[in-house]
Amino acid sequence: MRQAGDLSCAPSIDAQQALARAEALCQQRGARLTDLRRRVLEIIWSSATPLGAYTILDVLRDDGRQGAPPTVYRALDFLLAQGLIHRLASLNVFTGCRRPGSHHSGQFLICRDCGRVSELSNPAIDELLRAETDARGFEVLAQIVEILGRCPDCLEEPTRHD
Amino acid sequence: MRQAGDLSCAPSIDAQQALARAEALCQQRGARLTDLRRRVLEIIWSSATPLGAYTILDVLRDDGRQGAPPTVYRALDFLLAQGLIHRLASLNVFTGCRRPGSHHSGQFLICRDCGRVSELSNPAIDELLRAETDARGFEVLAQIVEILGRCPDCLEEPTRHD
DNA sequence: TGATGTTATGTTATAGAATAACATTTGTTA
DNA sequence: TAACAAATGTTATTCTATAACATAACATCA
Repeated sequence: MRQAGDLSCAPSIDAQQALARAEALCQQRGARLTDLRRRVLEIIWSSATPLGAYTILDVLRDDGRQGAPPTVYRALDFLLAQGLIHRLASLNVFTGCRRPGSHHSGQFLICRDCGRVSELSNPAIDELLRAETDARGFEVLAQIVEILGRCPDCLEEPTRHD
Repeated sequence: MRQAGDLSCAPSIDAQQALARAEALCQQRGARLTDLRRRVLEIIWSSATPLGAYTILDVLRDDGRQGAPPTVYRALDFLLAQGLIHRLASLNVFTGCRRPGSHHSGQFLICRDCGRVSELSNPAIDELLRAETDARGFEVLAQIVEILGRCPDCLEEPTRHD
């Protein structure tokens, strides 16, 4: 896949850094980042674009590992619970969290053309949503903000405008 | 299912009104609101909570109609294209649009306990998101804002707090 | 150390959501 | 009525996710 500029406003964190950070966080928390879970996190971080569960399963099998769908989904559930990855509901895919440690819902810009995802973190948006839910007496458990569109790089490439 | 207060800030629109409005809009546009499409819209509006495609299919079959998944999905695609319903990506369900006519993305509060959905329309949220995307040169094609939580009515019922 | 309980993973089967591909019917227009 | 376009019927398949139960790994303590 062609290269695209980094869509994230945060400094790019590569797989190595993400794994190290995950190790540290899990140790702090007494959560067990097992081989399988670490490998799934690594697979996710090694991809330029979010991955579906079955794609991750394929990679695990390429590793020579045994595995069925529950294998992957359980690892994903763990990583989600630890706030190490996000699930993009609009695409049924998973992407590494750029701000692990703070369990946040995140706000995402998803490019339809190159598939890359930018994770925003605009407190004003959170505050507005919070004001709306507070005013209604609605208790928030999870929050999904996903914007599908075309990133600046892909907008420059007319051939990709299908 | 137990009754819950209206979560929507807009006046409650019942199925009859929604159908009449859909008729008018489709006529204006030269879009064909066929028997099947009208019936699917009616099924959606007749439910207090959003419905999945296969639930709608079951109702169609109870009607004595023939049908397979594509039957439903094609009708849903039409209704989505006309802005008469919304799809909630986090639950894979469909709900009637309270503001048909203006093709908007909508913002939704979804109660985990009673399943009811409130459609917000806070321009400030849209503006903030727009500012973010504009600043990044990101072209928006679709926007998803869904908040999962517990509505005021369900918060009053401790037995439901599982 | 070994018994016990807990957590994680393996395994099989199935449920749930969505679409591909092609056939048939219905509606519209010439 | 012929011809075309739009809508629906039909069969099969793909993709996403979980249920249920078996086994293995790890931890704790007598």
